[in-house]
Amino acid sequence: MAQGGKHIANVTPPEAADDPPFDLPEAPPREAEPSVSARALQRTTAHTYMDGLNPEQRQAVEALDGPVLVLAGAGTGKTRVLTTRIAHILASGRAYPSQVLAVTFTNKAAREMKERIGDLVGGAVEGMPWLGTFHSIGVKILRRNAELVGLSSGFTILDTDDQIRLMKQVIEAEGLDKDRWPARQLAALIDGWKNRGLTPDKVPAGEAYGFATGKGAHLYAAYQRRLKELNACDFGDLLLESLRLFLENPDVLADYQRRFHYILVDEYQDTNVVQYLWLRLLAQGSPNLCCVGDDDQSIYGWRGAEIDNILRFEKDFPGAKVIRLERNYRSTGHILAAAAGLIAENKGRLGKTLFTDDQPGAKVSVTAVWDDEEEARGIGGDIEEMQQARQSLDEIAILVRASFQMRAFEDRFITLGLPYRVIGGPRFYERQEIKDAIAYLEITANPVNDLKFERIINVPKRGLGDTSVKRVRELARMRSIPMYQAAQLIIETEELTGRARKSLSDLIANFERWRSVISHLKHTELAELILDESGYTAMWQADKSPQAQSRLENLKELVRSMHEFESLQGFLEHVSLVMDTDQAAGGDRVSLMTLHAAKGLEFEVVFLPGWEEGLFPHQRSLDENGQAGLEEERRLAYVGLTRSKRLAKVSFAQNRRNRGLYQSALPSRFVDELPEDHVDILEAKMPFGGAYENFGGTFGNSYRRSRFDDAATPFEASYKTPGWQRAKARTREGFSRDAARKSRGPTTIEGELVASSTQQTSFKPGERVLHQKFGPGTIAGVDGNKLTIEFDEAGRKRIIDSFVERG
DNA sequence: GTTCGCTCACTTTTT
DNA sequence: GTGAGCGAAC
Repeated sequence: MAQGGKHIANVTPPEAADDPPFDLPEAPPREAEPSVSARALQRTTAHTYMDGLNPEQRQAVEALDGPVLVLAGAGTGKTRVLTTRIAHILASGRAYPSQVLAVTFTNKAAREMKERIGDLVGGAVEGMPWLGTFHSIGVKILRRNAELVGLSSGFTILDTDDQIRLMKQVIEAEGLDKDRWPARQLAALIDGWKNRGLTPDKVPAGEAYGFATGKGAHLYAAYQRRLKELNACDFGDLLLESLRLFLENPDVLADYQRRFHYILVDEYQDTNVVQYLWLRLLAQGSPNLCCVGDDDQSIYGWRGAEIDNILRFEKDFPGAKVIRLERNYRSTGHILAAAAGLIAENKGRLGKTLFTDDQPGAKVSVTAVWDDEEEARGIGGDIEEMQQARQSLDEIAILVRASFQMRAFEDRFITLGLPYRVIGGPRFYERQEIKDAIAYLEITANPVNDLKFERIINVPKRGLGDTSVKRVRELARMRSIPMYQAAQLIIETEELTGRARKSLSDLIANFERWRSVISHLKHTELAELILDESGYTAMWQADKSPQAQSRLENLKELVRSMHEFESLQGFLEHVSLVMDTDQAAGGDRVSLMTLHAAKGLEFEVVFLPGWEEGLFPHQRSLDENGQAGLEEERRLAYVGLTRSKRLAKVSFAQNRRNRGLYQSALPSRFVDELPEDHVDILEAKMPFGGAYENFGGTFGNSYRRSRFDDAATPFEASYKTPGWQRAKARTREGFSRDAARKSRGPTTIEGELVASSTQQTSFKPGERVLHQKFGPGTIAGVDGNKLTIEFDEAGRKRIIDSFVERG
């Protein structure tokens, strides 16, 4: 990526001239060094890489010509197929490594693929320059052709923080009230537009109303202008701008089309509109497009993923071959059957039936508990028993719908002294101290990054407040120079007061000194020097808050992680895109994470707590996306169940403390959708025996009373007892039909309500409406059949049109 | 320029 | 109930 700039004039990549003859299987590598393809060829004779594939997998590997959709169910060997297919392409001499485009969503997936191809082909895969995430490939293409989209090849990539800081400035520059129109919201809006491939001029008028009374699109345009001035891109631009590059420069597009003979896409069900358009353009060059995915595991609709992309594949790519991988190598029979029964309730799916030759194993267990605390106690107890039975904790996971659920478990595990790890939380490079440290390093290496400079200009506090910063910024904009340079000028003048002037000139002097030693100091030593001399380390040492210690640890870890890189430059280039560190390490521990974070992982034992209406499926998902939202939630449940190899344990609480408030809850409809033949109803354990008797009467609420009154003790409820039978009946008829219609609107009614951006509503911005739960409000924006409504009481919400009436 | 206290929101999250 | 973020007071 670093040398990208040198390629600007030379759009044609050198390797393109060396395209191997397409139909000669044994196209010889021309280079002297043993290339990946050469090593792959050596392996061909041994045929090791195809060993052990089942017939469908083999078919997916060998179907090299034309469009192919591999529908790979959970645990059916998806990654194996992808990597083997690449190995096969290389080994059969069909293409050079540089002619294969392979895209993933996460760095982790890309890394894994590289490793596994390396294993198959026998060596590291330096020769696969186009295997990476959508974003990293977008950057690569953009850097080579930056001038064509108004950037220069050294453009910086903004992270979310920078993005928001910049948007705040844009909002203020437009003379808008930054409190009434929060930058976060604008960022989300613009992100959404970018995901859908919309440049500022293409934003539909109705949606632009949603922000700052119609100024949404205008702000978007202003923001894009500022980005160009700063020679910067946000994440969305990496794709949208490379799409624009292709559309506006047919010669560049044609060049890449010629280059990529084979295109492979992982997790196709997660692609958004831009990614789809981008792929479709590239695939026009070579029809050898292979998309691997599972429509049943599409759980990222809320961040722009279009499940339609995968559902439409055969229409988009006529003559496409569809291969289903249905043999599951992960879970035992009952778990698989329970998951299959659940997902069968979804309408919008291509349809697959997973099967296994494994044992039926244990049924999925369902447990009703009193509240979230008891749930945590129960699961904690179960885990301790398993631990005594020598079950490795690494193979146990608790998968929750929302992160606030984690708290109860963490509290409990801490009391029990049970080792656990939280996966997914704020990632290493997202932490404040890490971002600050990186900003220091960045400014030292590259003083033109204004947003990074603003980030640390007054961190630690050195008396440079808003007014001083504003002066510097204004001078920078007036002269069209970076703020760092403006700061250098301003300290020579009387612009700033004595104190501010002194500390700014000290800061600049520091940076100058650090920069002067870049070349003769090891980059890790330089980092330590900077963190010390800037007073940054001292700032946290002086901090007496409980997190300060771990922040210092993180800083040490940062320096440690820099050892892997050659130079400061090399390190900085990686952090802008490759923002993850391994979280898995650290001894035998129970894993705690959200269902979303669990996708792609597997565990022997999986606990699935919190299966309650309103939490899972989440109320907001239902409100905002209707039937489509419900189906996505159901897929999430399916993902949860299919993570489990041997034991899946579902539970739901009858009461949950949500936001300080103790509220009664009904079992999730998903509980009842699990096929009974594959489910075991367990009784909750009663660690405090008699104490529980009280709950029935004293603390009972109307729901609970009516459901469990008749049972001798509340927790003997099982499918067999009358109490449970009635509860179930109530859940099905009483709640799902009537109550649902009354209290939540018609979400659950079969299949009519689908959120869609194509379906237009008759509502217009400015109209007054009435919602059953949120009361009266005014429509602020329209997006298909989704309305953004400013409720008089409840604030701003996004709601499907059929949930409100004119009022 | 810093600190205190109030208000607000609170599903999921990668790059 | 809790934490973050912002405005007003020091």
